[in-house]
Amino acid sequence: MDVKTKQRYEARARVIKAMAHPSRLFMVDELSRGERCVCELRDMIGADISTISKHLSVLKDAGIVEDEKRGLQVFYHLRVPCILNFFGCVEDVLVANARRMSATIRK
Amino acid sequence: MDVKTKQRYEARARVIKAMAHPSRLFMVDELSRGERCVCELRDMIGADISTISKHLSVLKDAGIVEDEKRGLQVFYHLRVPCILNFFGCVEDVLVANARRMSATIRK
DNA sequence: TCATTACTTGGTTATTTTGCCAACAAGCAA
DNA sequence: TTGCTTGTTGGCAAAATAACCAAGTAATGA
Repeated sequence: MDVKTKQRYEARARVIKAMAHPSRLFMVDELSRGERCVCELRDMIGADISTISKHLSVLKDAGIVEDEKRGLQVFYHLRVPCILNFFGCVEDVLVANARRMSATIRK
Repeated sequence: MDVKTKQRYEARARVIKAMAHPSRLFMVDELSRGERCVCELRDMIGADISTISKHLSVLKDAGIVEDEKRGLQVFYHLRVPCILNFFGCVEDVLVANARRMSATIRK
C-alpha cells in the first residue's frame, strides 16, 4: 500500500474514530434533532462538564460538528447530516448479531 | 440517560469502534470487492500476519465480517454490505474539512 | 467592581489499544 | 512421519484514550 493510500485510510479512520464512543454517538444522534448547548448534553449524559466538552472537541476536530457561542452558552450542531446514515447500518449489524447469538444458544 | 439507552449506545459504539482503525477500514473496503484470505490482506497492508489476524478478529467479534477456512487458507467476507454506506459520508466530511482548511488559510 | 454561570484547558491516573515476537494448531504433501 | 505453509493466540511494551479535578476565560447581572 503506497503512502497516499495509507493517508487516505488514516483520514477516514479519524472521522470514524471520533464517533467510536457511546457518549459521542449519543451526542451526534441528539444533535441530529437540533442544536444543543453543552449543559444540555451534560444533563442528558450525566458526566462532568469537562468530559462533555472534550468529547465535543473531538467531534469538532473531526469536522462532524460546529460550535457557536451565544451569551454564556455554546451551542453545537451537526455539520454533515449524512452522519445519520451510520445508525441504520449499525442497527442492521446489531440485529444480525442478535440473531447469531440466539442461533448459537440454540446449538 | 437510563441504563437501557446507555447500553444501546454502547452496543452501537462497539460496532463503529471496530471500524475505527486505518487497517480495518481498508480491510472492510477491500472485502467489499469480494472475499480475501488473510495472506492477501497481509500483502496489501504490509504488517505482521498476527497483527492482521487480530484486526480481523476485531471485525469478526463486532459482526462485520465472517470467516471460512478452505484448505490452508482462511477467507474473510463482509457480513453486512451496508457498511459501505459509511465511506460515502466519511468522504463528505473529509471534503468539507478540506474546504474549511483552505478557507482558514485564506483568512 | 464582584460574583456567578457556562465552558475550556492542563494535568494526573487508570484503562484500552496496538503491534511485534514466540509458540502453537491445522491442513497438506513428500 | 516429517516438514512446510497459513493462521491464531498469549504475552509484553509503547502509545493512545478517557474521566475527573483544578484552574482559567468570557459573558452577564447585581
